[in-house]
Amino acid sequence: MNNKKIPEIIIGRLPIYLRALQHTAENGIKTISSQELGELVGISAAQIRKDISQFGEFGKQGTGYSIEFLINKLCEILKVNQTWDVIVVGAGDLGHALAHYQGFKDRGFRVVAIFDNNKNKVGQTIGSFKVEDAAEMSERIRSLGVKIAVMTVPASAAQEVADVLVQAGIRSILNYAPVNVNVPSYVKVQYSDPATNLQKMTYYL
Amino acid sequence: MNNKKIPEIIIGRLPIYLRALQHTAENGIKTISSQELGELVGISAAQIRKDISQFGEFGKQGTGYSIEFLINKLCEILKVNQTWDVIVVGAGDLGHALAHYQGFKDRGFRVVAIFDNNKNKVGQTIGSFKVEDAAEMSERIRSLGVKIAVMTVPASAAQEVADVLVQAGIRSILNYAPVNVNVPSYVKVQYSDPATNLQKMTYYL
DNA sequence: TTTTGTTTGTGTCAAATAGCACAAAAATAG
DNA sequence: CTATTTTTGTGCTATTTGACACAAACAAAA
Repeated sequence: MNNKKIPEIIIGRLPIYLRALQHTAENGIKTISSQELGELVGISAAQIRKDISQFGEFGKQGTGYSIEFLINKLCEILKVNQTWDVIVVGAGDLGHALAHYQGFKDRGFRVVAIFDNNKNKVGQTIGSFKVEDAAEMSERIRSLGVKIAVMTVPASAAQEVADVLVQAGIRSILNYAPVNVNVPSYVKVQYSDPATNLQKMTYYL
Repeated sequence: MNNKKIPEIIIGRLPIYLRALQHTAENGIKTISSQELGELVGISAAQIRKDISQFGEFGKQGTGYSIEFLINKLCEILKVNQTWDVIVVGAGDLGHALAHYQGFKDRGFRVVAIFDNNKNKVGQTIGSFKVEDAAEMSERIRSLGVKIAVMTVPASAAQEVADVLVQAGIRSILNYAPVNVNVPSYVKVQYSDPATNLQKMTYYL
């Protein structure tokens, strides 16, 4: 096991491995080689071995990796061997969709509240919860102890919302708004603007 | 202007620059320096200059870049100086949300159809269009000449759907399904699984 | 037991990416 | 007109990332 800092690019690949492993595990397979995993995720076997070896010697020569063991290790490393509470900010269509997205379950996340500043939306029922007033968001985040937020707000509101989130103790933001936000270095932001994602591909058309 | 192949990592940053520039242009500002743009997007000025210079000498010493000019150039490079038709596959919550996502407008994209294989959903109205039968998807893609698809289908269906899309002529896929898909090298896939995006951040909590 | 085959973990090298720094160009000020 | 300031484009260098290849470990077969 290596104690030096792990590059972010490696951390970013671990969820991909984890996803493929969990999928494979459902088919009752017990072990997997770096070669096989590589074919599943489109990454070279050597790359996968090196990535995994940053955290320990989890494989066995001649056999490969125990899928169950590796899943446990990856969950532990990524801290998803627990369920994280998540809030959604912005009760538009995308916010609605993410608020009752079934894919968070079993992947370590659970949406606990959704907020909007539009008084017409506040109080509306979305699945099992009601849209809460954004004005009370900060207090709610603190009392719930939430560390993760999903932002589905207009670009014009994103920075202001991000500031409130950070102030309230949020440490990870998944941002669907089409704008960069400025946050302290201890807060992570993942950008997921649909239009930007499409624009990354049109160059190749 | 450099004629050698542009690395994908640079292409991936261009939409970020474009987005910030368009936002800045709305405030009536005419020129911007690499320094200023860098602060907006959180990327070093040198990096931005080098990225942009791959495509030509668009700036002017002492002044910076004409925002309007640079926007036009970036749109041209990214081929978003036109509107691309897009289809959405999977009429779940996420499919719904993306089908009438307003953010595609003015960014080079327009959703023209949404498909699902669930007979109960087929025929339902979503915004201005009806959910179409996935069985007719291939034919519709061909007759519409669509090159870009957004997939919001269950993991179990993703590979099968991707195969149909590729067969029908789709060249870019924005994939929200939590699974890797295998496509020929001439087809681009961008992954945007919400849970995976969150898992990339929990390591740092 | 011995041999053959498989697969990991990692040292070494190669390639890709990013940072630095500065000449040259343009703008501005004196 | 000259000096100063600003800012680009880029050559050079450093760092990061990825590929290769192989000894060592283990499994399986003979």
